Amino acid sequence: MLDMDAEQPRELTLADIARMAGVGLGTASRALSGMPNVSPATRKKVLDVAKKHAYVVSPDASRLKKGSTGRVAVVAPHLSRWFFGAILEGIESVLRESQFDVLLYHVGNLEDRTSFFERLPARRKVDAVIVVGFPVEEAERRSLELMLGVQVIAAGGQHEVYPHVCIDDLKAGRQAMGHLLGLGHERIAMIEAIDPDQPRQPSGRSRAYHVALNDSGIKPDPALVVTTAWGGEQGAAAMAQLLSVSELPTAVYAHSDEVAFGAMRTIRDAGLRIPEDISIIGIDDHPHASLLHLTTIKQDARLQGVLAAQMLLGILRHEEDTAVSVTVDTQLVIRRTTAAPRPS
Amino acid sequence: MLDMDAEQPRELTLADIARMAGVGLGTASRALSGMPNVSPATRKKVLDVAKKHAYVVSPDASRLKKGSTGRVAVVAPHLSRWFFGAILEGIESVLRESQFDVLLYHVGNLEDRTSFFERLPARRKVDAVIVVGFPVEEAERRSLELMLGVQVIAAGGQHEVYPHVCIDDLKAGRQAMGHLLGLGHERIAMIEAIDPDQPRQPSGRSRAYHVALNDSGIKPDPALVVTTAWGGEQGAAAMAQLLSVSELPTAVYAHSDEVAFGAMRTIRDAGLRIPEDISIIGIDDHPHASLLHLTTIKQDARLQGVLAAQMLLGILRHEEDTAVSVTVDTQLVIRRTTAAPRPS
DNA sequence: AACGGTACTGGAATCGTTTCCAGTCACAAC
DNA sequence: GTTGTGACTGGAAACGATTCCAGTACCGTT
Repeated sequence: MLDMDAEQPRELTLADIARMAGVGLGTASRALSGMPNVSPATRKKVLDVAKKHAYVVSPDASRLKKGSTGRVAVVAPHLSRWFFGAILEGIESVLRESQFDVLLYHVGNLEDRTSFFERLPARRKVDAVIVVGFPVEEAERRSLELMLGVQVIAAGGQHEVYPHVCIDDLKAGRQAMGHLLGLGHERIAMIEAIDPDQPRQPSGRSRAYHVALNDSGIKPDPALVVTTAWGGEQGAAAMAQLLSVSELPTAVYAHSDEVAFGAMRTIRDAGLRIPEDISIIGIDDHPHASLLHLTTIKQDARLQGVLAAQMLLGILRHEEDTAVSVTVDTQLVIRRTTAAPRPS
Repeated sequence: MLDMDAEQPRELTLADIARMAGVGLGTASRALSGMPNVSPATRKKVLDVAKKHAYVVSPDASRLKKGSTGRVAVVAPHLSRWFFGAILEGIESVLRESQFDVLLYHVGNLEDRTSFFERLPARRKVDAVIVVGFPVEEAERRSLELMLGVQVIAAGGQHEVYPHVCIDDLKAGRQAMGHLLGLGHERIAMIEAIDPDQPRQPSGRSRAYHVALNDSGIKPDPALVVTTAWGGEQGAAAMAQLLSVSELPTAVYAHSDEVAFGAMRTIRDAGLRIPEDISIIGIDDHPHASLLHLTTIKQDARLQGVLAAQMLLGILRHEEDTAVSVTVDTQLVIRRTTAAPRPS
């Protein structure tokens, strides 16, 4: 009886390499992993054989024995939005350079999120978890503790418990409000963005609004604050609501550029001009902000990812001098959507 | 001598569970992995103990024995751009549901890309590779073959060799051109986008331009075609070049919405109106397109990711009826940036 | 020539699973 | 009371690496 199945080519094992190089298993392992106590000649022999057959060690076997996984889980609530993508790019680039693999977990809605923390799909698969852009709740923290020996850090979101890299939201908001107030605006609206799938947190960007108004002795008008989900269309709808108040605002402070983009459409569709009739400012410096001449508070998302990953490496390597709380600066970028209010 | 180190809590092993449940190793394994031939009572006992101690099997050990990794590598040239992020979301959601882990590899520039294909960091770590949004060259294909038994598929980019999910670029381009031609435009410019880090491929979106003009009996003017990198600022610069030709185009066909956004800024900054002086159309239906009232050809990026992942699952499960070439439809979305040319 | 030391080397034991194989047990059939 | 059957079970042998331990060979000393 002929066997019909062609012999499936098999990945080589360390034993194969050792045999072909005419050395023992231990020696082959040491030669390949760069340990001392291998004579140069032997090492070369092993490396040559390995290279010739394009051999690489089986990471799973290696990790089973060694204990550490060489992987990091990155958990993010959005992937298609600039801020998250940029952070992810930053994280990935430094981890890849250090030979870590990135396991991606998207927790878009509440259901995803609950399931992630309940089932912990990354359990026993990673050395660390980087949480991108959302606060981890108390119950979720306890759940994460089941992942023994796993470091947790946060990127792009303030966090009291875990090491983190973020911007100072309060400061960014004050920069924005300061700019508007400095131009002479007094009737300033805020489009407050929240994540509807997440527990309501008092955000620094919102606090900045109230603090700034208060510092300027301006009495806040509740009708000028509308709350909506992040996103352009949401911003547009929120702006429509703002345009329905009896006395229009002369300026709008939006929690993010994308929200501001939407608001800009509504303003212009209503026949009003920017900045002559209404000024508007965002936060982010999204790549499209410059295309729309939007004045904004710039934050470097990629950098936050890079710094977070570097922080993580420092922690994993037990480097004593690793900072565990890094704040990335933000800058006011003045373009053409803000100007002094018209003299009334 | 007291030992100073606190006993580090250890992950439980299957042996621990088996002992605590009072069963043998094999039985515990069978009970946990849902195999038959375990009495209901025994199974319950094991599962209860496992749940009580929050035990999960070590994936690395399990995979070492079983052979399959349960992981898929996703390779993408950009993460912070909408199209790639959306595809990634789609891929991740279906893979996660099927208990696959996603290993993310970002190959931003040529150097990253070369290094990825030379060093194959995903080697022996995944069951499949999904290439997102770029064509794989011949040499790279050969390199991928070193990953024995690994399925390769492509998402969001046409591909002759691997199973793939994509839109029909030629058709999308013709839809765009058809719209402009139908409005009566004859002097149509094209902003052709390419990836400077990648080998020049004749793109369907470009071919559509020439074919459409030819079909309409319009003689193409080489001065009306400019080539640039993808991106808003690049689109803006390209448009500036187009505005410098002696006889202005009455319409612009941009290879993508982001490029169109940039072009729109340039047009308006030059004091021209859209669509009265110049019409413009893009491709993508980027979330911001509606905010800018941009007429465009809509493609569903997330869907492409979903379909690609489903295709991959079908292939991995050896389902006979798995399609290996899926084309996702595109639709013309008319907004306010296109209109008939002014009567001259 | 015996000895100690250095510099390598080979192989066994191990990591935590899965899977296979040889039982064990209860029960029905003869 | 055997015997056969089927349902379950326990434990050994993998999987492919790393690491430890016990050698071996060779060198320079005495």
